[in-house]
Amino acid sequence: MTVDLLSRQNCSDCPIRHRAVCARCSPEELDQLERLKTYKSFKAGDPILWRGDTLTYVASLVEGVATLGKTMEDGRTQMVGLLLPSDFIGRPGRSEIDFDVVAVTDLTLCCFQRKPFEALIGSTPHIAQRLVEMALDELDVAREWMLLLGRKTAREKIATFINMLVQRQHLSGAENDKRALVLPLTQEQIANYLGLTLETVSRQLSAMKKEGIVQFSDRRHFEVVDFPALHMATGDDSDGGMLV
Amino acid sequence: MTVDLLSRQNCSDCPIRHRAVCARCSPEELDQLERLKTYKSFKAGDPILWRGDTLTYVASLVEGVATLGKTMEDGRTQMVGLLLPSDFIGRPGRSEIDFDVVAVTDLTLCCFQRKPFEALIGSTPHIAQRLVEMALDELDVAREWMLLLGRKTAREKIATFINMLVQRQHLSGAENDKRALVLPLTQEQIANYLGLTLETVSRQLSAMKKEGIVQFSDRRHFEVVDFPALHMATGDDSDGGMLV
DNA sequence: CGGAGTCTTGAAATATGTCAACTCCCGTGG
DNA sequence: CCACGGGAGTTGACATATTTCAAGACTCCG
Repeated sequence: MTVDLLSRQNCSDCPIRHRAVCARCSPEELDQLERLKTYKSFKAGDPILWRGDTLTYVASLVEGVATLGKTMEDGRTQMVGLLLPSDFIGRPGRSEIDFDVVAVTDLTLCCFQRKPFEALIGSTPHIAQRLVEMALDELDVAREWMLLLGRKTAREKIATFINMLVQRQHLSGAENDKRALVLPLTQEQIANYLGLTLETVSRQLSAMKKEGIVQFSDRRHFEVVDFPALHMATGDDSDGGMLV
Repeated sequence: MTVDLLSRQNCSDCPIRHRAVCARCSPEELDQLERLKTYKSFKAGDPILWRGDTLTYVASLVEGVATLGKTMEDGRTQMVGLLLPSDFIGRPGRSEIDFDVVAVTDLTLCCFQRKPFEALIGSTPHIAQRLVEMALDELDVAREWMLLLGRKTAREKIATFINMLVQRQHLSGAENDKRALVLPLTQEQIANYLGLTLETVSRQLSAMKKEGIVQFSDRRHFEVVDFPALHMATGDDSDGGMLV
């Protein structure tokens, strides 16, 4: 982990300004946060927090990708969350963390010491509200994932995963071609996210390439060629989500 | 659904007084809630809310058991939550619900019209705090369940489920013999909770009876005979949780 | 007493996991 | 610059846990 003193930037230029925990802050509130914040960088593969760690700071993910994961004693692991830019680490009123947080790409955090941050929450309803809202969104996502893990087939899981990537990357206002998408995880990581083995992930992805649903330019970059087929494959909607 | 005007009871006598959303309320705050509340009863099998419904009221579960479930278009269903007494229905700032809520036993709700309740939250930090705390607990539970659904074997799932029942029933201060436990769900419902088929649930339960881990007096009542073996079977802990 | 819902048990089918070998990259260090 | 090495991905053959299909037994309630 590196404390990156140089790139200290102004909140108003921040790429996640309008989506992160500070989304609804007024300029004055932003000033207060600005005084508290520190940037930290991690390299791909670095552990950020271990299960059971005491949270000395909380943070917004500014850039990069991280995962939340749980591991059983015999090594089986299940990811329980995927953090993309603007996502938050740390919970109101919680000092401990119940899963591992790992950087999967190089990444930058916008960190706040937990104690002063919590003090600030008391006086800044905009932050408190946003924090609750974000936690509830996570709960919805977790429950949707429970349906996926418990009931979907391998193919449906992969399709749902890709669909989720599409939606989250569009949402975050990817400026470039709508179709150019990043696959931030290795197939092993995808497997851990979907409750599969890496071989099954490979086979299903190969099948979807062969069927012309998705197309890869290289290992980490792809586009969706056939959206109706993709949506159909998620199992979410029998008619493939077509409105017409 | 029946509005049960007769059993309107005093909050101070309420069986879930110290665990529900009102747990930390002062006597004055309780008065305000008392004026707002209405009891409603549902019969086993009654739907309480459908996915997509607008929440016109929020509620605490006083008595009985309910499930939160999601169903796919082809009928596959996955439970995403189990509501026991003191659990809450409805979320701060959310007007819609994204899963079905169904009574699995006869049950009683302590209901509040959503709008006045939300107004009350603004002026009653004790309720707001408790609500957030309960939502975060649900998030933790959901993530623990993701590990179960994605990575555990059928036997581990069953053992974990029973273990969860034990803990939640003890927690709620079951006055009677610590070992007398209620199984509030049919095997089909358990299957939907664990991402299994009802046949698999039956087979695994039979096996655990045969092994002398649990013992049933009738369909709905059992006790755990061999706690170490049960805990061992959950897969959570290689040493069976023995402290010695 | 009947009947429906619940549970049990067996046999067969299958999706996914396991094991293993091989290829393809890509970055590193000589 | 090339060779090397290791991580990542692919693919096949085989194993197996769980599902599926099916039949029957139990039990509770009207």
